[in-house]
Amino acid sequence: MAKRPIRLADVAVEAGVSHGTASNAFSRPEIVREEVRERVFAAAQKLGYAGPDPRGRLLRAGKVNAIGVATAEPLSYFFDDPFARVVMSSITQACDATGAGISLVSAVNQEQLAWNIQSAVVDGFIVFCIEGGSRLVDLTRERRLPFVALDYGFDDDSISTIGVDDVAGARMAALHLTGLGHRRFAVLSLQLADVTAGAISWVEADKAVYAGTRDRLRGYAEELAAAGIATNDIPLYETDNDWPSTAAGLEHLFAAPNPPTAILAMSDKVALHALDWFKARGIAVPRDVSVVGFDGVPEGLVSDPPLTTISQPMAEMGRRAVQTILGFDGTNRRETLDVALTVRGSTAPPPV
Amino acid sequence: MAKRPIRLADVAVEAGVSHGTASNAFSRPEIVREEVRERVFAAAQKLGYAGPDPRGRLLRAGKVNAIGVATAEPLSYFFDDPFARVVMSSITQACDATGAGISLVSAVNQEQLAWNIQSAVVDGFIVFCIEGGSRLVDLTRERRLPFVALDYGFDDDSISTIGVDDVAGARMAALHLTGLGHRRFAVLSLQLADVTAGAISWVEADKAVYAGTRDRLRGYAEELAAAGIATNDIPLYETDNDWPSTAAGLEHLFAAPNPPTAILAMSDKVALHALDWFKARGIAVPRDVSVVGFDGVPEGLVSDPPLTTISQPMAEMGRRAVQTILGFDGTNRRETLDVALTVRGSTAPPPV
DNA sequence: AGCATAATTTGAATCGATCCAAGATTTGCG
DNA sequence: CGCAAATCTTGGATCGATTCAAATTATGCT
Repeated sequence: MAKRPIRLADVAVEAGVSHGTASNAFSRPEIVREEVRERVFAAAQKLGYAGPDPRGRLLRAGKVNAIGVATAEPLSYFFDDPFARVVMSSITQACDATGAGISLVSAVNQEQLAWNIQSAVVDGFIVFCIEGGSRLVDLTRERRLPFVALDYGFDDDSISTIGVDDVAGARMAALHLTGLGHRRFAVLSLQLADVTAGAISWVEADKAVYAGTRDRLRGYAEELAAAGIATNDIPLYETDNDWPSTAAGLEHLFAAPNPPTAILAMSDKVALHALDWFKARGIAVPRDVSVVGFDGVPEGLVSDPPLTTISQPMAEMGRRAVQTILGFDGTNRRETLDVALTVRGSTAPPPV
Repeated sequence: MAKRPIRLADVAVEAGVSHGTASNAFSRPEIVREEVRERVFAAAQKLGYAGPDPRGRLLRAGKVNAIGVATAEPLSYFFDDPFARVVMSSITQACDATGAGISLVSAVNQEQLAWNIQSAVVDGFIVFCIEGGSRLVDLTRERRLPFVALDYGFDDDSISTIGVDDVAGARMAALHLTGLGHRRFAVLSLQLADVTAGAISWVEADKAVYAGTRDRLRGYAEELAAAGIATNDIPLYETDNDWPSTAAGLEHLFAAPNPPTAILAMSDKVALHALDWFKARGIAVPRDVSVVGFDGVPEGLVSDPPLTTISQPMAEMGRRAVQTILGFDGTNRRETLDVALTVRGSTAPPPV
């Protein structure tokens, strides 16, 4: 009397037809004579059949019609992180348009992550590369499914990627500030490599393992040099993209005799933390010091003051990512999208 | 020379072992002699085998280790709607803790929705009931998997649900306002049934099809009556939970000779729209009129003024939903959680 | 009725793995 | 060296459906 789940075969027997017919009644009802179809449905009803099990179907069918979105962060990252949310929103819109579903796959635990990636039933992956991106990308590559990495921080042209023009973005940020008349800068960097170092030199910067970080630093340096500012005089502080390291960086920078009037922050998160730090210190932004972020997250709209930043085309990135998976043709696409300067309230000419 | 995908069987042949052994090499490596295991891996490598296909495994295994989250809205609802986001965040946290994955399943198109639900490879469903909840619940029920409906608006005890004590919440809102001294109220309701009617009577209200709406209305009525306010004198306006209908409702209410000093809004969304409408009209909140919302979405924290509201325990709802699915024991749970009054800046004593 | 044609139904093969009882090898030890 | 115990390997059964060529039944027409 064990309640073994009902299979299509059971229904077929009950209805007195072959499995082939029973299957057709469900998945191609039009080719089964009405009377028989009714009989099959009645049998299903009587037995409490839940309908064809997708697992069986999937095995036969090939296409899953779902795309996996992976990251090495906790799953809640997708709903808590502003950047992720905006990109996910556009990914889901693109999926809606084509009827594809979404599987969220992630885990902080390495082993669990590997397992989750290996067992995700999807047609392809979109990979959010935060930290540990390379490990995640390797895992995904193993599946030999179409996949695309978003903002992948390494030079690797064996995979599809969608990124932004970091050099150009950084130049825009610097140009905006030099245009306003600033001459004393400081850079709040993201990580150059796996370990965070605090205050660093431009020589190290140029050798950064993470390509995104390196390119942004290069952009800043180039543009500042073009404005006749000696790059080596510009203090550089590497943060962990969080509050403690940002605060530590600012302590360090503003302890110096001639503090900067302009901060180039390499992420909005760092920039927003900087705004908080300045407010706590009674330093007025943008009167005393200007801040430019990088990313363009929605939070920057409602901060006090609203954040001037370099906006990534997040919606476009999501859209293209879905296109890349759904329209995969066997070749790797490497797209570099343009960023734009968004001027809001955190920048102004330097104090006189 | 067609590039047929490599199967485990191919690898077994190449390595000169049985498929049983090849399978073990991957899924229970410890029981295979090292030398043989290496041979199998080498063969896999050589053939470009992507690892055991999860579809095959799934069919055999039973458990999927993923839970489906369904709604009849577009997929992007999960990332755009504040209520959904908070609940999803806690759902994902609970999933992370147990290593379960998440599949987002949805579609506005009815047919597509049905198909997506039928073919989702999951162990159970959490259903977000917005509108058309009953259709969605029926579809889900068909799968005969564990599932739980969030804020399901109907009386139906054949399924598991997680909801809040709407009557108590509404009473709290009303009590807060009567305690402040208000005597002239108006209610901005959500839908009573499938069609929206605009201004309605309390007699109709008591017969609302949507149980959530009905209970909140009852709560308001009870508490107001307890304060000696004649319920029938209180204007009631049914909105669509959007801007146009909210604005229309307020036009209507404030065109009356003796406009209310307190608005009971049945959702934060409506309440927030009301705040906008008052601002546009130059009516000061809370000086001229007080507003109490219902839901407790994060937006209410940053509105101007911050919204006084009845907070639903969104995180708790998410957590319990996951528990209900993962620990399903064959019985339906019907949980009603408590709500709490959150006093912020949109309420004050009435003008003298 | 007789026959060609169209509409249905059948049943075996297949999708890609895992599991397990039984058989084959190794190892340990007197 | 021989035998029991321990360790590996094997191959068939199974998970739950879909598919398709072949067989069967129905329909149309003279």
